[in-house]
Amino acid sequence: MTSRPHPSNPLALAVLALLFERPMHPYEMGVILKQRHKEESIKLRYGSLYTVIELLLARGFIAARETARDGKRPERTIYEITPAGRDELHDWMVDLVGEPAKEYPQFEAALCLLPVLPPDEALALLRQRLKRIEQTTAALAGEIASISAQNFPALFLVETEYRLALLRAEQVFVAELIRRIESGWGPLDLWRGVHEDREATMNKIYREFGGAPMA
Amino acid sequence: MTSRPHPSNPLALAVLALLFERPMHPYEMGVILKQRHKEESIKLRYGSLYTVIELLLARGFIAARETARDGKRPERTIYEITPAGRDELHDWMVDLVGEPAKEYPQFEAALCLLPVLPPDEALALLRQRLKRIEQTTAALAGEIASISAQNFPALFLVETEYRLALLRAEQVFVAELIRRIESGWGPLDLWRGVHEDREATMNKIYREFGGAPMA
DNA sequence: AGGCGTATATTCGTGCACGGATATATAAAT
DNA sequence: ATTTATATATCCGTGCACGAATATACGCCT
Repeated sequence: MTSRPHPSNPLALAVLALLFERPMHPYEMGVILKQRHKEESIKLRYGSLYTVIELLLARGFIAARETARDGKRPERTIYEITPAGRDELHDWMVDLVGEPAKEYPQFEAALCLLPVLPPDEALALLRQRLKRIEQTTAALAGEIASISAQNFPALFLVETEYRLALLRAEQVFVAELIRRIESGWGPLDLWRGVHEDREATMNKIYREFGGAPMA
Repeated sequence: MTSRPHPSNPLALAVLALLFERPMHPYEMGVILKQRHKEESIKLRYGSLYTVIELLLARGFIAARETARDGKRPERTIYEITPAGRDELHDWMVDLVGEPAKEYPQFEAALCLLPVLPPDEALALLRQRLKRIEQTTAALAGEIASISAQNFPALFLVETEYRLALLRAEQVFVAELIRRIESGWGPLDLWRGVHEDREATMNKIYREFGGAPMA
């Protein structure tokens, strides 16, 4: 049942969804994604857009319907979704909604290596991050409120609410982390030790706990 | 002050951090990343590892120290970090910790296009997702508890706590979303309308609200 | 002694992502 | 009337990500 893997670029999913609505040409897809603010949730690069359309074409998920020319502007090719494309759109959505995908946020990577920064510097940077996050959450919450006030259907805002929920969780986490570091978390003497003799300290830590304290 | 952009692959950051500890060869870096469970937070592909080392070498952030051969096994090149590399490691960490980076989680993309699924199906899938998340959060929380119980220093677990915090936020969000849909959220008749006449309904929604209800 | 799974260690080819170039049309500004 | 900026529309080259291939060594079972 599980066929070939889906295209790797989520922009391809957006293309399928738009062509599911009606046939259109690539540039128009870009414009609509922007108008509807889907750009915030699905990375849009015009270069990738055309690459992705080539890929969907090769896989038989979309087809060129007509090639129009308006005066001397570049040709526009109008695409439409195929039955196979409709299936792919559906299966892909099922996978994405039904199963959490393993992802690698950059901040998680940074936290992973946090000991390479001296504790005082880390603290200052975390405070800065917290400020930015607070600004962003406030702005996002404001936008959501003002749009809801206009009776815009919530169904078309879920992704923004999701983003806000995650951002707030990060805000709480960072605030808590700051608080903990301020009260000697780490523990701090060990953290400082890493900076006095990095290799020895790291060895000690991971040797003492068998190298793999997980599981 | 802000020099050339950092390498795009966070694995390069991990390489710098490891070589900051002591010189070593690529394969060993992979092994250590696995032992320390950093693999969960920083995507490790051996193919990418060698690519990334090539890149760091070209940028002058690391240098080949010696090339050893053990019997007839393939040659191993041992690398060390350069002063420029130490600077890069530091600057990169400053950027990552200090400023939230715009990212594009797949689930957010899916939520963006949620209307393409009929409400009943979406509901079933969200319930399935919730179950998976509950399992994962329970497992993660257990691991953290057992490791802390062994007195393993919290400093080397932050990234896991962060992951857990975000996962829990998603769990709450999904649970809430399910509850809302169950009680007619969407609104449901509009959502069903999208499936009876997709184009007309979409046009109506975005025309009524000026196409851009944000901001 | 022979076979087989696993660990060691790296290279290569393919395919995708994206910045930037290209070219024309239209609206605004001077 | 002429420059300037912005919108329309697509293409291409470079560089990066990763799966798969390669090759040797070692421990274990029979």
